[in-house]
Amino acid sequence: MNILRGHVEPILKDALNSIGVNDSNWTSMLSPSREHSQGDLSLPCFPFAKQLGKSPNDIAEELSNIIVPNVAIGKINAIGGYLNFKAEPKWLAKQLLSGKIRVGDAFGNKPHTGRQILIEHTSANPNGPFHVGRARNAILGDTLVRLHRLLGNEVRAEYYVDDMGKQVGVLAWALDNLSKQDVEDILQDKESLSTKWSDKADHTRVRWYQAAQKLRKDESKSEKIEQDIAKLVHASEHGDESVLQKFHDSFQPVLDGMLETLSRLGIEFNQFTNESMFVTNGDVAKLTETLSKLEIHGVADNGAEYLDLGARGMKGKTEFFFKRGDGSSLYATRDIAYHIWKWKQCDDLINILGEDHKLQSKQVGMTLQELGHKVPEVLFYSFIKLPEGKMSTRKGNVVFMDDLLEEAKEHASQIVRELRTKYSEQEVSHIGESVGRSAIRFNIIKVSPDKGFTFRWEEALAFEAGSAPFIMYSHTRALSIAKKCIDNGIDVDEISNKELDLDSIDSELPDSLIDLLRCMAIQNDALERSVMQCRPNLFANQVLNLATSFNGFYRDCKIFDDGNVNELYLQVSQLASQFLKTGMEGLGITPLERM
RNA sequence: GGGCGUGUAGCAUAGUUGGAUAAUGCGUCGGCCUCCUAAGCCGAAGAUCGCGGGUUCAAAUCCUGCUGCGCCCGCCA
Repeated sequence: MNILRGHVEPILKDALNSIGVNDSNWTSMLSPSREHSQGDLSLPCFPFAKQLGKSPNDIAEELSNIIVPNVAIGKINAIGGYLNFKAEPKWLAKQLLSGKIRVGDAFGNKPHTGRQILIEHTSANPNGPFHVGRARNAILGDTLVRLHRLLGNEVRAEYYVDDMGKQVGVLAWALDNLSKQDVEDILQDKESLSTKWSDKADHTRVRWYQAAQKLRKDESKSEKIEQDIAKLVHASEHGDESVLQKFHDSFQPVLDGMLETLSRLGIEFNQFTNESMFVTNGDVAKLTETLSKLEIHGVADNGAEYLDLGARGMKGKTEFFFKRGDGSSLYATRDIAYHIWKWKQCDDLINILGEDHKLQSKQVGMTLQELGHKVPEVLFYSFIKLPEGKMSTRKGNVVFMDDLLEEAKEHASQIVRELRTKYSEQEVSHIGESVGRSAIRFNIIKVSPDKGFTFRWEEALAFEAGSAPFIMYSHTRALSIAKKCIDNGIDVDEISNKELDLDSIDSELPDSLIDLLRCMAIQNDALERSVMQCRPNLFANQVLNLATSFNGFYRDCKIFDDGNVNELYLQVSQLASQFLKTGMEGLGITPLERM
C-alpha cells in the first residue's frame, strides 16, 4: 500500500534510529502484510536481532511502543517478530473519496506519463482463421496495451504483417492455379467448410492454402509447384512490386477476416506495418552491409553471412545467419530492420512472442545491442494446447476463435434467458456477446504467461466466481443500487460529490467496508507492478479481489434501507463501481449496465 | 546431446524483493433468496509446494544435482 508508505517511513526511520539501526536497508523490507488481518504494511524485525543483540519479538515490541500513530496509521502492533502498520480506515476512506487516488481511465481523460510505448503483438501470418492457439498472443498483447494506457502511457498497438515469403507465396500460388472445384477435390477427405463461415475469407481462402500444402507433399506434382512458389518468393524478397501486389491481394481478405474476429474480442490496432517495406525501402540492404562490417561477422563457404554471437556470450548455437548464399535476406534480418525503425518512434518497445521465438528473439536482441540499439522487452508465452494434445490445423485438431466466440455467446445468452425472463431478446444477445467475449479473454489472462495452458470448453464457458462474469456481475450490482436510489428520488450525483464529515461518525466502520477500501487503495500498486513486470495476470487478480471485496461490502452494508440512504456507503459503492469499471477496461472486460 | 522455461490439495491456478498459519476457483459435503440482482454469500473437508542437497535468523521463492513435461537448437517464417 504505497499511499500509506509515505506516512510510515519517516516515523519508522526515527524509531529505528533511536534503537540503533542507522542504515536504510530496511526500506525494502517494509512490505505489504501477508497476514491481512494484522496490517497493511509490515516490517520483519529478524535481521536486526543479531545487530542489536535482542530477540526480533522484543525489537518489534519496542518499536511499537516508541512509535506514535499519526492520522494515517490506525494501529501498530508487534506479533511474532513483525511490526505491523494498519491504515486508519477513516483516513483511507477520506483519501479515496476525496479523489486523491486516481481511479484510472483507459480511454478517457487521464494524466499522461509522457512515455510512448510501442507494443507489437499478434502479427499472425494471414493464411487462415484465428484459432485459440494464436489467441494467447493477441489477448496478452491487447491487455498489456490497455494496462499501459490505464497507467497513463501513450501506446501504439502494432501488427507486423508478413506480406512476403513462403507462406503468402503458397497462398498466392493456390489462388492463381486452383479452381474452387480443384480445392474441394483435393480436400475431399477433410472436413468441409462450416456453412456458418462461408462468407468469411479467412475461412474460405485457407482451403486454398491447405490444398496447396497437400499438393506440395505429392511427389508427382511437387517439383513444378515448388519451382513456381520459389520464383514468387524470390521475387518478393527482391522487392518485385507486381508480385508483392499479388501477395497483398491474396492475403488482405484473409487478414480482414482475422481482424474481424479480433475486433469481436475487443482487440484493435493502431498501425499495420508490412514486412516488405524494409526490403523495398532499402533498409535491409543497408543493414546487411553494416552487419558485414562487424567484428564478429563471418562468411560460409557458399557466401552466406552470419554473426558469431558466441563471441558475445551466446550459448548453444552461436552462428546467427542474416544473409543467404544467394544474397537474399532472412526473416530475422528484416526483423532487425523493423526493430531499428520501431526504436525511432518510441521510448519503450514491447513484443509479445510465443516461446518458440525465444532463440530468434535473443539473436535479434544481441544484434541490436551490437549495433548500439536498445533491446526490446519481450513477453513470452507458452502455447495453448487442447486436451487431445497440440493444436494443429493439419490434423484438424483446432478450435477456431469464431466458433468459440459463438459458443460462448450462446452459452451466456442461455443463462440470461433462464435467470432474467423479462429481458428482451435484443438485450439477451447484447449481454451474451459481452459476457462471452469477456469470459474468453479473462480465462486466458488470469494465468501466468509462462505456464502451459490447456484449453477446455468447460473452463472457457465457466461463468462463476473467478471469471469475468463474476467481476461484471459485481459491477452491475453497484449500478443497480445507484439506480434503485435514483428511482426512489434520491440525487445520487449530489450525494456522491458531497464532502462527508467522517470524523463525526462515532462507530467503527464495518470490516467488509474497510476491506473494500483497502482493496481500492492498492489498485494502482497492482497496476504498476503488473505493467512493470509485463504480467497482466497480476492485475487480473487484483480486479478479481476487488469484485470479491465488493460482494462482501454488498452483503454487509445496506445502502438503501427503509427509505433511508446511507451516504457513506453510497459514496463507497459509487467509487467502487468506478474502480471496477476502469479495472475491467484495463483487462478488456466489457462493463454492462445490467446482466 | 545442448539451451531456455515449467512442476503448488482430486482438477485448474495465485503466491510481490526470500518473511507470519501457503491463497483462489472448480469438484465434494453442509447452510443462506418475504431482505439494493443467488452469475452471489457463509461454513467444512482436502497440500511432504516434483525429489535430494546447499545458502540463510527465515526458502514454494535463491544456488546445485536428479527427474517429469513443454519449447528451441534451419542459409524456414
